[in-house]
Amino acid sequence: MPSEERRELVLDAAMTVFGDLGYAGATTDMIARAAGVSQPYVVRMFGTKEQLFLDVLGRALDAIMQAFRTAIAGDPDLPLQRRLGLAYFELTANRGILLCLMHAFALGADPVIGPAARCGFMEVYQLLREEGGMDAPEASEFLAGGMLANVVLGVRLFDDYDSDPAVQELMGAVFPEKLDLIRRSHPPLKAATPARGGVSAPPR
Amino acid sequence: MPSEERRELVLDAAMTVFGDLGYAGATTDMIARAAGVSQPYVVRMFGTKEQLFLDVLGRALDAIMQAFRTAIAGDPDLPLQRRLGLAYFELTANRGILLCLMHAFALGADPVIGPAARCGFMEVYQLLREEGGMDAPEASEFLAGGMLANVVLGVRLFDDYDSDPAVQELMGAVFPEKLDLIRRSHPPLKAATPARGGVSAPPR
DNA sequence: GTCTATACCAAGATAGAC
DNA sequence: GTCTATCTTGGTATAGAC
Repeated sequence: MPSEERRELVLDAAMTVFGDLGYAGATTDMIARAAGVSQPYVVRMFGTKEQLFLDVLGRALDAIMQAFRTAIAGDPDLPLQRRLGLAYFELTANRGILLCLMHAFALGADPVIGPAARCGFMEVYQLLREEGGMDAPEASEFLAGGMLANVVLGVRLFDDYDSDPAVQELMGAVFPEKLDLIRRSHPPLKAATPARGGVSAPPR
Repeated sequence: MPSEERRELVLDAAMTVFGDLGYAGATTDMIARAAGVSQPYVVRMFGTKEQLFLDVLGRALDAIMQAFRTAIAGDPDLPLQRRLGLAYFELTANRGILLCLMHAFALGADPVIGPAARCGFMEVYQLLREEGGMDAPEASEFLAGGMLANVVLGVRLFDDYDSDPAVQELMGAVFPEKLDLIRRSHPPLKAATPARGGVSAPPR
């Protein structure tokens, strides 16, 4: 089987694992396992874990930009905000895309990931402004909705969907008319979530 | 000096370091250094790094909830959205608060941090809904703006403020009338950010 | 192109002195 | 209450065989 395909497989696996655990939390070994290859092979392919993350970030950004461009060129009978919203929603089917972006966006202080994340974030903004023809308030409002969607995804709110009416209400506001779809692609990991704990006591 | 004070010092340091590097990226040694104590002492105080992060998360949530409650009870001549927006903006002065929340919100898959993050997120939503008297669309719109502000903070957009007019425009939309203030409290780390790199080549 | 074996280092946690 | 020293694990990266 072609090695180019292998590479794509590893990138897919990396996107999922990085998405769930973050850059530092993920290990090259988990990624290798998820892709069905050996750990040294994944670092062989990408040089370093950091470079692998940068490649994953680039791929996530490409996915968003392409989805938005397609939406902008799409059916002119729908308003642009609506078309872009739908395109964003579809990205949601692969939560790795959005979650890796969120992790990158939270790492602005990193000397190498930070600049890449800033640059990618602004690329998306510019796309909305220039190719999408939005003005600044429109673009930032659209981005804001997207960031909230990312957080809802990242925090795994669906895990509490059944047990908490407030979650149902909020998710209904964030993903209007799309609830059934999004729940199908993100099955809960475990049962209900307990209360957040109080302050820890020193041991002994 | 009282050990309770020491504990606060360590929590402050942890909030900053976790905010910049994330849960997994931060080390207890960095936190200890930042607080001016020894590494074993910080794990002694909190039991585990994980528990320390949970405590920091709880403290960040408390800060937000208290700020919102104060805003809700504040000057009734200003509209509620405005009061809450100002309160949120003031939280920005300590970026650790918001950044730790973002990191936690991106770790929903974690078996112990995930539930705490979900619970905290919903607490904030419920506060807006019940004590703030917002309806679901209002609350989610407000949250969306907050999440975008978090991302702008996390990705360190101010670092490129001088060199990129688009950054100025976007930040003007996200923090209206507050730009000078926010730039003062978040001085750039380094120079300009280069383009994001292409695909990495295998070595050798 | 892909693996096994392994070197090497960093980080969380423990023991125990003061 | 706080430190120094250290144990132990686990994770990235390299060497080198197939």
